[in-house]
Amino acid sequence: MNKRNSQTTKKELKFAILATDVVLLTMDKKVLKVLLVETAAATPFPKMKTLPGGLISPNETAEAAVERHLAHKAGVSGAELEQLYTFSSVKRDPRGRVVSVAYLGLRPTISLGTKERPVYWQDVRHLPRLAYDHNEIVSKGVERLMAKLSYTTIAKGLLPEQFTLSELQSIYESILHHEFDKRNFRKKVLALGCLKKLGAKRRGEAHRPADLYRFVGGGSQVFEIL
Amino acid sequence: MNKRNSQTTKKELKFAILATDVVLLTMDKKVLKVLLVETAAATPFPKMKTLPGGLISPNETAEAAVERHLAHKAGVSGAELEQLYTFSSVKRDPRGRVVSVAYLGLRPTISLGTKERPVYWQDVRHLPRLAYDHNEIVSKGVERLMAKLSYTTIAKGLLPEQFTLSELQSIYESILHHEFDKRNFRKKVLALGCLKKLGAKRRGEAHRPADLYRFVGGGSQVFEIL
DNA sequence: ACAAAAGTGTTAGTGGTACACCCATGC
DNA sequence: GCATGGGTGTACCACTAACACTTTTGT
Repeated sequence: MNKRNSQTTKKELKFAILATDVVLLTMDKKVLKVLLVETAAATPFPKMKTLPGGLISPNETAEAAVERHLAHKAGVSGAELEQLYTFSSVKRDPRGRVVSVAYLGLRPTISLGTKERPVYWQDVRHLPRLAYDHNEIVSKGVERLMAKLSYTTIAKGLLPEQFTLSELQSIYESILHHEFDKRNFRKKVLALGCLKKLGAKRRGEAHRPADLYRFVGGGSQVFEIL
Repeated sequence: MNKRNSQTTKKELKFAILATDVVLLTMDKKVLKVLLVETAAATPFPKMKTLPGGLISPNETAEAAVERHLAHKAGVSGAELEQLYTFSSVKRDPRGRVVSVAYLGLRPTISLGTKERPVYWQDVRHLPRLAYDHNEIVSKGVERLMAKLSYTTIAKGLLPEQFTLSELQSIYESILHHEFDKRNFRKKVLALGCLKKLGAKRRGEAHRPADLYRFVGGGSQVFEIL
């Protein structure tokens, strides 16, 4: 274990392929959806769908690789990204050892598809069997989102710059599968002090216009628990 | 991006060395300590200390590699382990690209050292400069522990099978740097229903003997937040 | 007998939960 | 004018936080 750094053995140490996969989530009319792409024809999972992702280059970080692949494969940029988990099962990929650093990404609204590469937004509650261990990765991403809704402003990543309190509440209810009382919900989130009421209102719908809000501060903030 | 899987290019994809590092924490008399080992002589950080860790083999998972290195380098087995974060900065290791899947490990008591390889338990509040980006990894580990104390039974990993409520409280106070009221603390943790009072008491100290408890159920449990 | 930590209840305040009606708009 | 979601206040309950003394042991 000491003199393993000679030039000869060094090459053998480079046995693994490093990849990333992204669980990119968005809300589409009260349904949480994940972005999927078609597998390339020459893979061990023909016709199946996969998470967008790909290899990490020698001179880029995992996060940079995620951003690059999201842009190339799905035309998506500017998503809120956080590292999710690293999947290192030996048999993940039948072709050989591939370790994947998975990320969770959130997008305000579904900006569907691109030129040639087709993309799909699938309801996370009704997923088909995905290639590799990607069903497992999606589960982990959804779990993370559910957990973080409780104590952070992670919902920010799923909302446009300006939004109504009903839209925010709808995100919580749809993802957590739990209804909240409107008045109590408003009291609670406003008491956190992370929302700013804008003068404007959302008009154009067949009911009273709703006040618009935005999150103050960047990123997702964490609140006290104990 | 499509036909990259031919035999010729496949070799070039294996550019990275995959490693693991462990932030192994324990409590030593109200001080949170991390396990460090000496760097091997031929590394770019001579005389500095590092986290225990090492390469991931082609046919083992990251978690298996952590367990193997912990056993070999520090004689430690049976620690509670959870994946912490994957560090993929391009320049982490001056010798070349090394991506490290870091783990957080907890041990009940300090079982110090082994035969030849010396190990050190260092107060996490007063760490020297460590090799590589290991100071950053330790910080992330301590943050994770602090956060999880609030909503899980992660403290279980730092305690022996049987323990007193004062010992449990001391862990919370030492790690969170915050004192709790004894009566309120007891009420709260007992109300969670995850502790079982044993008949026995801890004797032999110059004061009234304390009731012994143990955690019910395995692993670390999560509690409701919202 | 003394030192040292263990164990135990009550109160006041705060935050959570449950609940029903009027408002502003588009059609 | 009617249908649709938007916006608001109060009362009760549960949990949290503050607080002091007696008990049991070892020396």
